[in-house]
Amino acid sequence: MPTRDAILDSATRLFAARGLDGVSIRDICTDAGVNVAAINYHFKGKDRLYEEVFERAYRAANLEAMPELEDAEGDAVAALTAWIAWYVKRTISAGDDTASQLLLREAANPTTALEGVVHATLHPVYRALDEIVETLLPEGHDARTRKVHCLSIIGQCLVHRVCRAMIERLPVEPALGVADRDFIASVVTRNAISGLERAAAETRR
Amino acid sequence: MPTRDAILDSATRLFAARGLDGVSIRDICTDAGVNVAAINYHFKGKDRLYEEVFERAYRAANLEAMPELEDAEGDAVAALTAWIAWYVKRTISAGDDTASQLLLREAANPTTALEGVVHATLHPVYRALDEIVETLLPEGHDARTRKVHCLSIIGQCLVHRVCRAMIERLPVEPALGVADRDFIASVVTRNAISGLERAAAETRR
DNA sequence: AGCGAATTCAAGCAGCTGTTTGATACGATT
DNA sequence: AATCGTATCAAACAGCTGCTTGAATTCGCT
Repeated sequence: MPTRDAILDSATRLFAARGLDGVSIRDICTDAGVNVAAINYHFKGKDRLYEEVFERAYRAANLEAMPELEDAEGDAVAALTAWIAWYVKRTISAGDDTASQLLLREAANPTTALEGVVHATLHPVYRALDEIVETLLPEGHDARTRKVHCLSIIGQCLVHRVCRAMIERLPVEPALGVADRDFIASVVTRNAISGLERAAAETRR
Repeated sequence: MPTRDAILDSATRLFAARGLDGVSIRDICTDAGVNVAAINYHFKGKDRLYEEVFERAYRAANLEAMPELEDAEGDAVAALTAWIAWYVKRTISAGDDTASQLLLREAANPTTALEGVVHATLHPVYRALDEIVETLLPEGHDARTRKVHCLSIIGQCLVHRVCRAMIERLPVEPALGVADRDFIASVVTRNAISGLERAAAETRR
């Protein structure tokens, strides 16, 4: 279905760049070189098209699989290092940025499509981190502690993408880019591990 | 000017809830109980109204001043603790959330109003953190290290607000709320301080 | 009370929105 | 070659968009 795919491609690019309300179906159809009625024929309306665009974009972005988390049993520190490196890499992306851009829009303006993506795509990623963090905390720690630590790690990675618009406008040198991904990952890893170690020490006491 | 203020109040609430494109000037005027022409009379159009709403909302939200950063000279750790506690408190707010909601929309969809708010409001907040972090890092550290550490701290706080839509949909207990602000601040502080100490130790070596 | 400026108002503008329609073209199966 | 379901098309639909107009009203001032 060349028409259907052309619509999906154009819609993905335009929705990511200008948002659901910022793009008309005529914009999409002109860009895709198809008739306006095609959207209501192949999909069932603009909203349904957006849902499919969002889910498809995020599923595609997650095809680059997570590092095998079985490592966590052997060396949890190595597993955490690998997870953070992977997450920073996927967050501070050099090329295709549409998936994270769409997700950022969902953060500010959640639609019905968000629920499905969270369960299908975001939750497994979180779970992988959660299991690693669990082994790094002492036994008997409470769930709240673990959750805050997981979100702290995620936050340190995401801030570079989520706050990009603000950071770019901040007169602070140097500008951080894809070349700094390894460095950022190392700092986040060090913050996370030293923080977890100290949390473990305080709990034990 | 009761009409002008009524428009600003309604517009602030509606723009925060549904975004610039999600609200029509008729929505605002109906809510404010004024004529549609009032917006173009008192402001010069919808876009100009939005700019004023955004700048005003963020200026108002920052009236609760930052903790005095002069403390940084004496006890940098205490200053950092105070800064993080303040920032977490302002990020995970119990009541009025319009300012951060508007800023989150700007992150996903920057407008011309963002530049001004970053310089007038966000930059001073960043600078205060930056100066504290500077004293906690060894002399001669490079600017990139300091920037990443600052953003890591900010990210750990912001994630709870920015990713709220996703976190709420994540089947992970317990749900974190305003009651957990102190705990979150303590974890972030511990992560930050232990990470900075370790970074300092590695640089010295 | 009377004047002039500031403000409010109902009505209407052209342009865009998502969606529908009925006709037309296509492409495989009989 | 006739048939049928699929796909594409131009045209039009009603409703909403931001904004303007010109008249009516209100207000502060002398």
